[in-house]
Amino acid sequence: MSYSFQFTVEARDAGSLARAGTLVTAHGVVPTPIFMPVGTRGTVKAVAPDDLAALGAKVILGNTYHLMLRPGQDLVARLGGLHRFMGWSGPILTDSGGYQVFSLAKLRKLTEEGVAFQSTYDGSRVFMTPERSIEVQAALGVDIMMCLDECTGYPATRREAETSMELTHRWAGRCREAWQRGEGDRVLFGISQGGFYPDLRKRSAEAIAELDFPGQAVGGLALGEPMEERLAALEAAREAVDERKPMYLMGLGLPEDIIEGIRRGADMFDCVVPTRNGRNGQFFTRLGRLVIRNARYREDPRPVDEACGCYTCRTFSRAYLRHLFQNAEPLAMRLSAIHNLRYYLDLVGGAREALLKGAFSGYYTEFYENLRRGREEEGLSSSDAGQL
RNA sequence: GGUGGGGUUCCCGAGCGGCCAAAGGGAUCAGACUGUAAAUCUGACGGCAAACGCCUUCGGAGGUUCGAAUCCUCCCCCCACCA
Repeated sequence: MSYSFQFTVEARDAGSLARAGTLVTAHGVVPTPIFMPVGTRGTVKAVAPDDLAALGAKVILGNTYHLMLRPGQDLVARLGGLHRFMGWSGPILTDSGGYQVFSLAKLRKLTEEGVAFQSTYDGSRVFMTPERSIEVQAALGVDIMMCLDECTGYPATRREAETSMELTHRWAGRCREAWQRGEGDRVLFGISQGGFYPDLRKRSAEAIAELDFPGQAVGGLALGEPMEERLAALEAAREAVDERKPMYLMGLGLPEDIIEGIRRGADMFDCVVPTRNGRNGQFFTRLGRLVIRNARYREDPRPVDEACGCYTCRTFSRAYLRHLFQNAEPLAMRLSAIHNLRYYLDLVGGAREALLKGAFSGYYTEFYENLRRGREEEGLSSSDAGQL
């Protein structure tokens, strides 16, 4: 293989599938488990690349659908590729546009050949195929490309889930073909689906494993299903995933999803929650979620999280942050993104450290113990649905 | 002093005899958000009640009317222009 990509497992938890490892990409080394901030349009909303670096972010996401439409992959390529264009020199992973097949369901038509989207920017018709997605991702010059897939949705009948899954498999094969015709350092990850039928989940992961991608993702989770079904689907998929390869749990999630994902062997995570919910005034802490606009923080001089070392917590009070949100000040978005991303990065970083020390089960227990304390003593919101 | 226009629920502001506890916006309060069409969206917003509903409210006091935020009289206050 001509690319520099490689994945090494360094430590495993004795009591679960959790593991710590290292991912080597053309643009840098990534310790796992890792959380990847989402930068859909070539920017992680409200933060600059130096903020991300300071937070300890190692890989970030971009989005094929959005960047293809604006500003267009050719323009990005002419300006030196996505890394240079957006000023981020670390690894970049792009979602294929597969999530938009789901989230923009009302604005697209699906066929065997591909997806006809009605552009969310100007309404024009654009056609996305598996080959096209790979071509665009390659032109962007990213480190990790994703196959075009279809998220099944919830609920879905078994028949729907199976039909959708099989389309995703055929598209994975086409993406793989398109990728192999290319060159360079970029790698392609396959994505398994299967809805919320554990046997389909397993079959899908097997089918994707068969195609022998450098990494494997589990997609189509957190689509409205209850936690038990989510975890059952993940466990079923995990059974068939090649464990020598990095496993990417797409789109997850809340802190509870991440800790449960790690426990079930996932190495990579991404989610818009820390940035989006942050922009909407929700701060994540070890003790749970804090809605900064709530009247109870009006004169609260404490930082969001006393134990957090981020710039926001080192510098500002809850009262000040509430004031910024009450007035829709732009700084509110940056400060919340900084805090929430730091929380997520610390969460996975802490898990990694614990794994390297053989202390993951304690870390896991403490995670829920903290949330329980936060609920009972501080009245913060959280969920313990995942603790089994 | 004269003429004209106004005073509506926290604020702005519609309503101009019954369908009005009173449009709409803001503020406030609460909630949602999972590979980002999201600095977005939803709900509450006079009081009591689970609910039927009851009570208090449209500057003040009287009055007309089956019925008044809406009509009449007087009073108080604000704005504009003219003296």
